[in-house]
Amino acid sequence: MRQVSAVLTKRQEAERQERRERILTAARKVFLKKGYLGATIRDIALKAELSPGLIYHYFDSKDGVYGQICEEAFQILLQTISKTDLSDLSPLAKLEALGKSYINFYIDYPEYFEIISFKEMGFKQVGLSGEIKERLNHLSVQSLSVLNDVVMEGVQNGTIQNAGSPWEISISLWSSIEGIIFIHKRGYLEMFNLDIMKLFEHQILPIILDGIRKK
Amino acid sequence: MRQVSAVLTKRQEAERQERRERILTAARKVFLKKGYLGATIRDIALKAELSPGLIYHYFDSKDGVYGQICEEAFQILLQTISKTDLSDLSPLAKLEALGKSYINFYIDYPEYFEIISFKEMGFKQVGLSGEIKERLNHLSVQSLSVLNDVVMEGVQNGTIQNAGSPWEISISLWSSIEGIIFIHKRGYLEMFNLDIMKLFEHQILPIILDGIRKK
Amino acid sequence: MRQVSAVLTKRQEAERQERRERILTAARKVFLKKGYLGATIRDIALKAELSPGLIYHYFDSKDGVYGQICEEAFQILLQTISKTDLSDLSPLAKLEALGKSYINFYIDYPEYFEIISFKEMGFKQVGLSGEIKERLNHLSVQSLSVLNDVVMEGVQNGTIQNAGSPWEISISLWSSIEGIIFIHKRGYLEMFNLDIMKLFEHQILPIILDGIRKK
Amino acid sequence: MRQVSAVLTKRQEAERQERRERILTAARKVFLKKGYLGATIRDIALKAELSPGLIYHYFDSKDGVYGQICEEAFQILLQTISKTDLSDLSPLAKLEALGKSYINFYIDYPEYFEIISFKEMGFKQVGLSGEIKERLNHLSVQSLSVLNDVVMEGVQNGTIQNAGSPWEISISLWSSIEGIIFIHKRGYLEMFNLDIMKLFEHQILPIILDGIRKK
DNA sequence: AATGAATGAGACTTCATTCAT
DNA sequence: AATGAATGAAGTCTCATTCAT
Repeated sequence: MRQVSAVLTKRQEAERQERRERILTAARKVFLKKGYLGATIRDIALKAELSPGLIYHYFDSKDGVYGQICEEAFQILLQTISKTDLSDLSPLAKLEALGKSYINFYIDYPEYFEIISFKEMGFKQVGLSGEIKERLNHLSVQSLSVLNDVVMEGVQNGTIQNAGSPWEISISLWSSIEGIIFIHKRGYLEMFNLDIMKLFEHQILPIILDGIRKK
Repeated sequence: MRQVSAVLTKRQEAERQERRERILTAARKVFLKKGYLGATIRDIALKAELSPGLIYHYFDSKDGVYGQICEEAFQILLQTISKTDLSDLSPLAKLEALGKSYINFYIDYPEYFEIISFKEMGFKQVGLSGEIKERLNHLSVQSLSVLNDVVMEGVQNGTIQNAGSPWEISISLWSSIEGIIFIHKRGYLEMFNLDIMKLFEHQILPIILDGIRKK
Repeated sequence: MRQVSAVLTKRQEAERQERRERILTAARKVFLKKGYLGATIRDIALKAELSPGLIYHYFDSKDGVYGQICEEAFQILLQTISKTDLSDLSPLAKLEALGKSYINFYIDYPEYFEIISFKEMGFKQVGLSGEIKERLNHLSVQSLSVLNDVVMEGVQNGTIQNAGSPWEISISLWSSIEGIIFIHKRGYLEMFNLDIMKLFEHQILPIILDGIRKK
Repeated sequence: MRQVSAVLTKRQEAERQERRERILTAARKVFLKKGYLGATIRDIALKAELSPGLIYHYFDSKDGVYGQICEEAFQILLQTISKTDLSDLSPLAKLEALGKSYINFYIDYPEYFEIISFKEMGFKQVGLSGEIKERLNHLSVQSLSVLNDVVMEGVQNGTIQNAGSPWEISISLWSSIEGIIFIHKRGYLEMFNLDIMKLFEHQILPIILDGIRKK
């Protein structure tokens, strides 16, 4: 009996995981579309094609589902960034690579990106656990640090000018990326038939890099 | 009777307007703090120090209150931008003036700014009238046009390089502004004790302008 | 406006109190009949002839309603006991008076009595605030103390025999009262056409008092 | 095949019975701790270390489990009482023996005792079958009859005074037992370090018996 | 006009029970 | 037989909105 149970457990465990994933997939879309408060468990259940009650077999609560999605968003972003191979690149080239990684994350995982962006606008409003918010904060600072390290490297090896503090330069760079994503998100690039990555690569990045390059 | 009524009406009309304003002031704060769904009519009534029922004497619905606030946000933004005196300025200087105007709007009217930014994140979530969303879209394009006109002027008088379309340049500029606001909104400038306007003026703007200036 | 409000407040305050009372009256009956978990807000609302939601204008939660009823039960029991005039009575007569008071409380306020009796059987099961349970405990010990004081008085003035500790005597007395109430509650006295007070007064009490009287 | 089946059946029957018992044991504890409504099938399944669904192979419903436990409670109480050897005892001694039996049942089978006591407090609340309640009633009257028979025997042989009806005497006696159990159940005997059986035997019983003994 | 009591729809969540495996 | 996934009804509670006063 125990053995049967154990055997079953294996397959069932997979199915259980699959089901969890199905719920999360539905939840990601629904949360993205309607926001945390606007999304209802029923919405998620409908999209996942199962009954609302079942969600509670897989998650503690609505917050639990949202929390899990945030968790995943963290992981994916971190992976995406850490996967970026920066070795053998000049500081300026590293900045370019990092910027493009971030934009790729935005393009590939729009739902996750949105979740992470929500930070202030979403989390403070929502009664979500401060813990998750704390992680988001930490993550942001962490990402910024990566950027800043590269800037400092450039300043030291003389490829990046040291007018202004490294932080200012890093933030300017980050800001330009968030800015273009912001514009894209609102649909203005589509409107003019512009590709976000190309625009970034050929228009914005050259300007920024040129601006911070030591002459 | 009529006359008395008319006299009263005059004062009452003023009082009525005052009440409306009181409700809106409260609503702005509450909506900003809690978001559209998180805010309740009761929250607004409490902050305005009047009864929930009374709000329905002045507005059709919760949506109506929110819509009115959006309306005002449009107006203020338009006023702020159109108030900017661009005459006698070179195209590049005009761009600087416009950018600073926009950032000033963000600083002076954070609630309104937020409302306008919400467009996608807020409106799609909320079951708000598509009409309002349409107006927001229109407004954005309008603002972008102002920017674009200046860019084109610069291209024509030879102060702005014509690599890339004017739209691309305008969007890049806009993006840099939205980007720095985004960063500020999330608190990272405070974190490093940076002033948004100074950062924009002395760090970001020079880079951008330098990048698009014809050499 | 403020004045009008103040005037209204007075009448409305009365009506509000009346409504609260109406809810509590309904709740007492429903809780008594179905128990804490068995009773639903809807049951209470139906009995009070109003909508379920309205109950939340007057009470925080289901627990809040139950807590208020407990509160009242405390008050009434304490009043009933403290109203009993024990002056100029011999210790044995005091015991009789106290016992009859308690039984009267049971007869006059069966709902409240039940609530108080629930202590262990009801409260531990239910997820009710430990605070209320604490108060019940305190109350019981307090009541027992009153009894015990009288017993000690009797022992000292030589009317009550001192075989066994005073506590044992007090508890025996209390137990006899709870016992007869228990029997009554289950309907066995009705079954034999017996009156609880008469049975206590003429059958049980004489036996007990005779048993503890010093010979 | 049949034979194998028959053989299996035999063992399986035993296993089935064992499972049933396992469920009931778990259920008793859970019901006692959380009450009928507070207890969930899942609670019971967890305590029995099997799946919720399986319970429905052995019982019709939650009510069915509870009903079975009541059934057992009846049986045990009846057995306990009928096992009491009353032969060769004087009526007064019989009363003592019966009382002690009942208290022993309370001590030895607290869960069952609780179930039986619940009658009003538990059953009316719960939507349980009136049939079970009827049986409880019947049982109580039956027990009372046993008591009454002894009292009548005592009255007839002149050892018990005939002031008041035999019923009154029986009920008084029963009441004193229920009373002391009530007190014990609420923890007041522990509080004073009193042993229920000793208190009954040496304090309460003597008083009662003395009170009803013919002088 | 103004209040706040009142309602009803709907949200989250739990749980007895059923069912596919 | 056994599991635990799945459902649906029901419960508590919230809140936009209406309405009597």
